Amino acid sequence: MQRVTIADVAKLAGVSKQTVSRAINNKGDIGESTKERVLEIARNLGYRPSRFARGLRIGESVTLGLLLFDLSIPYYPDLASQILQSAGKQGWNVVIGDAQGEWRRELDVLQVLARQADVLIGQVGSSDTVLLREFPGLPMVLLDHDAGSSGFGSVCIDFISGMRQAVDHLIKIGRRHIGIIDGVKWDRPPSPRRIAAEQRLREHGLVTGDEWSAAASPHAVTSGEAALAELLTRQPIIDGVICFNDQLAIGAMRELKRAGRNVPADVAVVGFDGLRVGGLVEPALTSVRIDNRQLAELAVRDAIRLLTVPKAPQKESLVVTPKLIVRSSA
Amino acid sequence: MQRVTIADVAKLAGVSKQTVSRAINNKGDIGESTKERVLEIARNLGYRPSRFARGLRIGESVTLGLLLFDLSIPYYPDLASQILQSAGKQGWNVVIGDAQGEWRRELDVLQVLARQADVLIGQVGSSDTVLLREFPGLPMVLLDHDAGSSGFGSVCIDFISGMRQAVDHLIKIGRRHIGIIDGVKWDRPPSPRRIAAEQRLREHGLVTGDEWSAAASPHAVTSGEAALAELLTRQPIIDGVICFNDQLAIGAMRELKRAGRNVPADVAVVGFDGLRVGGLVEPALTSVRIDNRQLAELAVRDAIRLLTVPKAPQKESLVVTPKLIVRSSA
DNA sequence: ATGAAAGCGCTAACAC
DNA sequence: GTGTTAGCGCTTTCAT
Repeated sequence: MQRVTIADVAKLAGVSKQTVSRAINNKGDIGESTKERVLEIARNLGYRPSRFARGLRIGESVTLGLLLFDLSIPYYPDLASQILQSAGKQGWNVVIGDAQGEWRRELDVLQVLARQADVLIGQVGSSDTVLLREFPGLPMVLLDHDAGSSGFGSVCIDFISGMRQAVDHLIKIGRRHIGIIDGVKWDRPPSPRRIAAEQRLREHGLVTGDEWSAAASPHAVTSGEAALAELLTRQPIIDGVICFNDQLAIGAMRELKRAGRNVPADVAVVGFDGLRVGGLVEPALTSVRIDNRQLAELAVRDAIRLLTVPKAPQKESLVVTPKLIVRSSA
Repeated sequence: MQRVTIADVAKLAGVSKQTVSRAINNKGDIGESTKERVLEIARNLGYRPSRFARGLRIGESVTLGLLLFDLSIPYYPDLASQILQSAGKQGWNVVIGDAQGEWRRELDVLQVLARQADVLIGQVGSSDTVLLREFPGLPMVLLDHDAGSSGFGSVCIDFISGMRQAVDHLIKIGRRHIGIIDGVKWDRPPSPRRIAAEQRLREHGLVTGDEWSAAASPHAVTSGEAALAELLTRQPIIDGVICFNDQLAIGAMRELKRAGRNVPADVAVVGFDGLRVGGLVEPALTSVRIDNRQLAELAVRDAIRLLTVPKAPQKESLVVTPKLIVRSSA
């Protein structure tokens, strides 16, 4: 790819490489006419400076690798946007890797990012054992990862608090028969979100368990619809639903309406994430909003720490506390 | 940032740089025990190979710079996702620059990207004159840009066809009083979308012009609401609205409902872009869908051309034809 | 199995 | 204003 070098331009222009460099970079100490001529020749040759050589020389510039599960899923663009912004404030470049919605692609994508970036941030599915083995020494900030921080940076989301707010809201508007639609990654284990919600429900003396919940693939509205249908069959009495995220919540609302239930009068729905799209559906979706701006700030700050203090000293884990936004209730 | 080098590791391990290199890169011709020891030391030192030095040596690897106007606007994530995918197929890395919704940031962002990338793709607001001056020799593929291709790559969207489909649909379902909500960048000029729509409306013998259109800031639902209110005041008889994009269309629908009009029975709304969110609102939004997958494929292919044939030979402009998707009508 | 030397393309420092 | 020298950190010969 990188064929024509500064030397080629210099030779053709009959000047030294240094002069070409000056022309290209708009430095001083160069005659206007020489500059023009050199630039002209460079243009003709299709010369582009090698960013590697330049980077090697200059030596500055941090590149952040951002791993996303799927940019086409509504949650990630906002996260990415905020990370881009926070990283930009540091003058960092950002390379993005997208697993395109398939966890099995994750390691490949990480492999690519690892070669390009100085530090990584991402919502990573792999265990820290795997990460440690595959990417020894690579500074990484894990978002919402259950790993005991083994030298990794980490920012977590306080699901306990988030779900407490969700449950309390439903209780407050008089709901007593509350179902859960959980989003599950590889099928089996209940998510931390579900666990947190159930815990709070029990604190209110309500019944929880498999009879009151349905599992769904987390990123499809349709699977939210299916999950709600399932829930409705098992517990027709239901008057409130807490969902793993907004996608599923929107699906649940759709299915409820299709089933002739009034939302939120008959059945109130609460989502999680606080996506903007929740404000556009009918009725507007109440949700527990994750502050991605704050998440991004913390993640980047932690990335800075990893870069600054390679021998990670230890740290208290960073936590983002989501906040309920009531867009429509009762 | 890049402090500890291969030489440091070598010295501390009492071996040569090459041996370290072999260990790091899992090459053969190295004793198992040496390898372990070297890796251990590298880990302790927090050594990370310089991607610049490596890149300079290896010399492969293409990096694509993607300029986005605003990743937090619903249109761009899908575009970005598709570009990421197309670029990934070529084994390219992608750095993303985001202007965060401000055109005036564009040049700065481009400046950053230009130093990182071998070729750029983006929906660029600046004129080709400016681009040529600021980034001489940088291969760029402009999306939906009105520039006479001055050596730039380019992929356009066929608004004529798209708006023909939109207008014809409204006509077909019996609408004869059709307004336009236009999205405008810096205020003044009617967008190509509006022009295309008006042209087709006139071909159907309908009245067009400023009396039948309202301008809105393109990326805010609320400005769609305001624009519709304005339209409704001027033309209460209105029974169809064509919008610059889906955001504005969703705003228009909201305002129509608020004004007591039935959508689509009283007033039918057509959007542009074909965002997925259009399928979630009530009623589902009929829209002219841009195939971002195809757009991305063409853009990347054109980027390849620019990289392969530096002296751009000439080209027919690449065009994506959007397609009407009727999600709810009459 | 390991080391020495060369050089990728560029720019900072210093001559001239 | 322009050229020369040196070297960024790495990998690729080629010796040993």
